[in-house]
Amino acid sequence: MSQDSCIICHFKHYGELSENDEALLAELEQSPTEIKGDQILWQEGDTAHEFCTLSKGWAYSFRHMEDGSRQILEIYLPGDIIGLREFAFKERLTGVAMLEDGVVCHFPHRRLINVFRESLTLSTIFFAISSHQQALLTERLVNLARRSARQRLAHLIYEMYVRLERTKARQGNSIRLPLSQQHLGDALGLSSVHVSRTLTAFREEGLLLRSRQRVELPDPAALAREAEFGDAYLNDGIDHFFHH
Amino acid sequence: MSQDSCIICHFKHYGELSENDEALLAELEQSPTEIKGDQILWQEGDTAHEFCTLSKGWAYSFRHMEDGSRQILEIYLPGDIIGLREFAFKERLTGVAMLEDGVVCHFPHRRLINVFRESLTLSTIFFAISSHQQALLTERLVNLARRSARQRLAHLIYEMYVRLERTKARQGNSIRLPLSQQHLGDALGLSSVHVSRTLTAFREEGLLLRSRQRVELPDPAALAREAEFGDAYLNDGIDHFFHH
DNA sequence: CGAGAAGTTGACGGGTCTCAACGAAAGTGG
DNA sequence: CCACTTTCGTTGAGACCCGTCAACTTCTCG
Repeated sequence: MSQDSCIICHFKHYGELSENDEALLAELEQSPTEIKGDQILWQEGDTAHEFCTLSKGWAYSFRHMEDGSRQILEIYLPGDIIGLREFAFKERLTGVAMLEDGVVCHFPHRRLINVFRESLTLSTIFFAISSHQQALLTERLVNLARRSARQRLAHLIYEMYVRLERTKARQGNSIRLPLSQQHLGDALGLSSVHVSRTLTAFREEGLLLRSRQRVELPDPAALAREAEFGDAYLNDGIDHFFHH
Repeated sequence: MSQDSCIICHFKHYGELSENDEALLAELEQSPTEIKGDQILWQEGDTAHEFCTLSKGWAYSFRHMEDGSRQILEIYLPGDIIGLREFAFKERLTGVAMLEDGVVCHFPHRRLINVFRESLTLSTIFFAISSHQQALLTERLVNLARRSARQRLAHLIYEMYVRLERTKARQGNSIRLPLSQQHLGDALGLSSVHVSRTLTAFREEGLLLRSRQRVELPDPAALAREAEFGDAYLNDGIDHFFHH
């Protein structure tokens, strides 16, 4: 394999992989499927028997509410695994849709069990990834429950800024953010109107500059302060398991 | 083993356990520790190298905010595993405290890896439990982001009502709920004052009766409707893995 | 019985929502 | 390349839900 895929790269972040491990992982990425932006991978209530790896493009999971509004739960970047939540369930608990054109690979739940049988290292990393996703959710929950609109917005943007740094998809202090203000509102529990107001306020204060699909952070540290951002939940480290 | 512990009972819910599996699980419950109500198991920032099984009493995880307020993230019942979230981290991301006197058993992260090595069934179930906890968090997030104070409160109470049914800790339409209104507010992102008002409203409408540590649901279905409660996230089922 | 915690109630203020109209940008077909 | 359409973003006015503060009452437990 000349070039590591997003997933293998993601896993290597947690620890050393043997030849066999890499082969097992590669098996999970056998059937890459091109998928258009705005397309839906699955809906709430669909039967759940497979995971997805996202190799290209952004995606998000969501939930429709009875009043017609929508809550966005997580935003997935290339390299992420989608659908871990439903491993213990027969049905999807949330829908998942693309934010732009991309590529995904499906693999059935049973294949994961096969991985459990074959590789202790991969079992551990899968568990770590699941626990990491839980940490992301936790932080999002705190953000929604306890912070003002300004802080929520600042927090989400800054989180993306940090996550994109990890995947080397950042240029200077500017990131690509393929989310409409409606998306932002749906993710933050705010109306798109208020997102607009808050963004203009940030622009006037020089905290954030937005143009088309890009966001520039003139002073990232100031934005982090505004958000009361604590980055512990992004600083994982399980490598100590593999070093003694 | 004459009497199954909470944990073994919890695991059996997901699938058949071999003799060896039960023995492995029992190993995780070697050192039961009595612990007083209001006592803190750990604080945010403490080093994380072990899980906890809760065998008796209720507990909760929380996060202190800069403004002095507090967010409660999850409520743990006997049989739950605490600290899964931090498997991939060096530090605790949230504090954990008891709601009443109880008993917990600590076991180090490395012991889990040992379980991964020894039992495919247990690996699968551990992963399922982690994914189940993620589902609980997801639902809580939706609740906080999108619902009114009335719905949030109704939702939390009804969730407890259902979870307690599973653990057979329910008497008729009445449950024990060892949470103060302050606790409820901290869990729901509401002020304790507003929790009080909402509870009185529910009482006047005959939706909910609260006395000391008990809550009675005269009409559970009505409460579920008020909460727009969808129970999919509590109806797990991975047993199909073990049946073919 | 006394003290402290927990819960209740009222008045007031503020952050965010809704509705609505308008403007800007982006995609579409001729 | 232009008119058209549609989505997306901006701005204002008014309303509402819930937070804060504060006083008071009720429980709980030593």
